[in-house]
Amino acid sequence: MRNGVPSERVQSDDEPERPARPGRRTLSREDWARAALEAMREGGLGAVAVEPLAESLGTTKGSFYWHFKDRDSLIQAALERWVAESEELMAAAERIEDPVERGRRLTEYAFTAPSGADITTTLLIHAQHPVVGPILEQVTRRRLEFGARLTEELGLPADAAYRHALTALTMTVGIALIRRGAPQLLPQGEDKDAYVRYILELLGPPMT
Amino acid sequence: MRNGVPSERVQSDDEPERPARPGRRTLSREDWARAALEAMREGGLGAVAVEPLAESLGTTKGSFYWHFKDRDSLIQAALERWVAESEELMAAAERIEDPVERGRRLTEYAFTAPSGADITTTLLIHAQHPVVGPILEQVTRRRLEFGARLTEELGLPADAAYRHALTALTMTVGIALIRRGAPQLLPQGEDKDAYVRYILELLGPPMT
DNA sequence: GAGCTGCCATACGCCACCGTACGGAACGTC
DNA sequence: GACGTTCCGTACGGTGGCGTATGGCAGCTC
Repeated sequence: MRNGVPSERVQSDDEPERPARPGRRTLSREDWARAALEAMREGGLGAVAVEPLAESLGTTKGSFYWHFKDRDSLIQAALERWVAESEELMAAAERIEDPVERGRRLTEYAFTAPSGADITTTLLIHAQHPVVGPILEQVTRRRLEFGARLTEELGLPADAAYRHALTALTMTVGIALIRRGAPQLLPQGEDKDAYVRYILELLGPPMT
Repeated sequence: MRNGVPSERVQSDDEPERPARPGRRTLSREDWARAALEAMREGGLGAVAVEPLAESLGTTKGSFYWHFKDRDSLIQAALERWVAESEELMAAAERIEDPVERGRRLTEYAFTAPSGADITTTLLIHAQHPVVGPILEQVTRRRLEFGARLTEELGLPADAAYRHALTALTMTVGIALIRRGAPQLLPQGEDKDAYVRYILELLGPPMT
């Protein structure tokens, strides 16, 4: 029965997770969400387009509109995956005992991770989008609180800790944007290592 | 005589500059470029669209394609205005004698100027565009060299000065992006002043 | 093996925008 | 007052994307 309003079939959790076998016959909602998130990493929100995605998945719009109500709900699903990833990252960081080492590792990761590893920058660009905006704010708030809490463990008062976390976020976002748009301007090779050390020193042991 | 290839009528400099009188009958190439730059400040590169711009100028595409070959050449013209603005800004900074005061003023401006005052962030987002990329790189290089030179006058060696200038750029870009996308996360009111002072301290007297 | 259901293919209408073709008004020039 | 030039209005075709409508196949069920 084809119901005119596709009612956005919600995937039950006990549905068998389909392995990525190339000869598979049908796609799942998660396949689409994964592909959308991937496209977003590489080409921004504009790359989350139904028809091109369908083509890259070797299927057609018919599949998409079976699993999703519209493009926005695909974006939503992709971002929910991202939220989960973000939570996992923080949980992993939590497992590092020494707060100093923790801060160092986080900073280093932020400035050496492959471009597109985190889409915060991309999302900030499209923060006006009704789906993107709220999720972005939620995630960013949690990260800032997380960062501020880590910094407080280093002995800073709350307001300074928040400023420090905000500065780290700002630098991360700025670097990511420059790396995307004008990587020639950033130090390469040996200079890059020196630059990362410099950043670590700038953000690392906050005295203020 | 309508020449099929409009040959991109180049405006001679002695052409009388048209005042912004509302009852004017014809638009100039500069009117279009101005409007395009303005649209870019507010809505990014995507807002530089011929038909909407025509509407906001109270005219039609007929006018546009008289003055310009295509959309890209409009973007080019708008960005050339921006290059000139950037040069003026640096020249104005040059006129401040005291290098310390100069750095302070520049930093303060970067973090308090109205959102959209500088479109570097917007352009970084669209750096893949064949017209945007080269101009952006040119301007940014000049700014970094300028910043590095100023910092050298404060007594830093060349490599440290470049790192410092790059950090300032990164922070500027990052703050601008966050201000556009999630201004709630940035300190407001009194906290904002404290934050600006904090940034000034972070970037201000470079000791490294 | 008929039917039912889940999933997909295809064709369509719609919209926003780009660029072109061409007609025509306004204005100066002789 | 005819004529040329400058500038604009408008209609058109093309492209790329969204969302809908509808048909159909494959696999299961009985």
